[in-house]
Amino acid sequence: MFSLPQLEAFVAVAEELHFGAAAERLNMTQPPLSRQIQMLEKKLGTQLFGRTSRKVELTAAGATLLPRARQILDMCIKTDLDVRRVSSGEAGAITVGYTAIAGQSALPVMLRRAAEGMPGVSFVLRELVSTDQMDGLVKGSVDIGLLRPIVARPGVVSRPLMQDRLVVALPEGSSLLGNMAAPKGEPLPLGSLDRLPLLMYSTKEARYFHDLVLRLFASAGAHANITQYASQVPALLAFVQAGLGVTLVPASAMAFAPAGVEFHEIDGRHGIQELNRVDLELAWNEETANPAVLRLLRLIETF
Amino acid sequence: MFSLPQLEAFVAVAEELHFGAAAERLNMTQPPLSRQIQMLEKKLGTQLFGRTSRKVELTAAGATLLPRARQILDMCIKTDLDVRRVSSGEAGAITVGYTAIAGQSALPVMLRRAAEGMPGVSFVLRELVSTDQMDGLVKGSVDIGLLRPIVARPGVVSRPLMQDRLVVALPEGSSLLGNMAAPKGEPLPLGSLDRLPLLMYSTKEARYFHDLVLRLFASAGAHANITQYASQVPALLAFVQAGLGVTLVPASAMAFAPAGVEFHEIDGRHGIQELNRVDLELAWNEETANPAVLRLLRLIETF
DNA sequence: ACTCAACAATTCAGTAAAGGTATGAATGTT
DNA sequence: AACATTCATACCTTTACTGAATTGTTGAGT
Repeated sequence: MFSLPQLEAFVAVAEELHFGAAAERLNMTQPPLSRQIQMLEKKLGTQLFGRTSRKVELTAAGATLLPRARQILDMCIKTDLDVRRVSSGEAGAITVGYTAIAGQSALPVMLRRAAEGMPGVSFVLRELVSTDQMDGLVKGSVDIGLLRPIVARPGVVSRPLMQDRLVVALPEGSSLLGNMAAPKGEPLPLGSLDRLPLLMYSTKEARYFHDLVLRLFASAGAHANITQYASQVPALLAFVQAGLGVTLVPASAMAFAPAGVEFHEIDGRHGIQELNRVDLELAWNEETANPAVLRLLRLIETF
Repeated sequence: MFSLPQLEAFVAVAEELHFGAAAERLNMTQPPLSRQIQMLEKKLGTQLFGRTSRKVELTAAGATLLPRARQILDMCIKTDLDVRRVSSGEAGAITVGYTAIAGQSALPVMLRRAAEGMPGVSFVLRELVSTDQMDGLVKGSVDIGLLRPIVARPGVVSRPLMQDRLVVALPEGSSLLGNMAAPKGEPLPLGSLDRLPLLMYSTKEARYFHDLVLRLFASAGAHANITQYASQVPALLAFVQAGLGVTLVPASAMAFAPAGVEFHEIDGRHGIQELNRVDLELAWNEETANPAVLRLLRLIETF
């Protein structure tokens, strides 16, 4: 196969149609340039120039090679630049894992600011539960995770990003609460949910919420009568909408609740207020080699 | 700038993710391969692989480089093949110069056979009068000429391709001939055209026809009463159609005559038959370096 | 905790390739 | 006919690549 310096030499001679002038342009002397062209011709098995001691002209094969040689050289230069830009973090791609709820709250904010502060960097979005994000962060298939504070795997570090609280979700106008019903929008003590059919987070994919709900119920002295498990907030809200029971969801999930669900703050007395705290964390692999990720982390520090 | 062997080395390592295996695939030993990758990384100013003694993985910069490196290498291979194909005449382009009349007779035949016999070769068509074709053949801007037997310039050689004859073109139903009129389609002695308004080929661009017409008139003892000059047959026929006079055109031009023009063979007695001969030649530059042209010439020899 | 196996990096010597200088050969020009 | 121009060749020096042997490091197994 020919070499890139040979292609450069060829293009220079083809444009100048003069070995001496081409050699000068290439910052070399004429004899080695002649030899390079001869080598190239030998490798391609054909004459590229018709040359006498008075005139140099392209052959048909040379005319075929010229535009292609230019294209190859251009692509090499562009590739060089692209790799440098990616390695400096100026360009690149970041895969973001996020929970369904973060997709409605923290993610859009982060993307908006990143689009301003780091143009040229593109984002690949993957909605994943926290544990799957953690796996992805270890394997490298996820660069940045927006997830719940679950136990971190080795090499993955995180920092708090947002706090939220749980609110009660009820079927609208339901009689589930009986005489303990509260006017729409009023805070509700968790005791009102005692023994009511509770739509619960699954222990595996949504252990963080599962444990938090149980802690809140225990703290309020209420019994959790779990009738159904689901791992995603939208699925739980769909059950509520169907009148199958009540559940607790992050306040930010109210924004995408279906019709037919009403929400109540949780009455914060008796120490419930301190327990009712949902954290969202930003997590990344400590050893990430993606410069765009490092740049994004620095950018996030500023807000 | 990086080199092609470095890109090959990079692609091999990126695909194998193992220096030893990649080295084997490249038919080399592992140490120089490691050095090639190091050189490439140095030239690009960034790590392309994250490597420990147990594991090799692509960095973001490496992942950016991989598809581009493949593309560059593919393009090099394709370029190599294309140049070889052009140099063998298997592919390529041939610029054909042709006169307006040849464009209706010899050219379509030649193109049809060439398309069968030399697929992969494309043709660039340029309608030119014979003298311009001759210039083009010398300069190299025309590879093959379909032209009249004019005086050849040095380096240009030719061979007869087709013979034709001149026929008389008259305005249909004209009274120009007076009592010498012949029934449509009947041969006409040139004497009938004595002193009639004659639409003539220009001396410069169509000297061959100009001289031939004058020879025919002289041989028939008729006086050529030239009233108009033109260099192209279609222009002369338009004048005839307008009733401005008579002219002589190659018989093959009858195929694209406008309505309102009638044709008569020239009466061949008194030695006119031998003079009335229009040659079309195939001409090319003896030193052409275009392999496709050489192949076409060989192909033409066969029919 | 120690040894072993795997694997990339380093060292060193030999060789192939690229560049430079001087010169030759061919072809128009004065 | 002498000269200028220009590409090709010969020869030498420097650079860069290659392979063999070796080292260093890191998981895995006992």
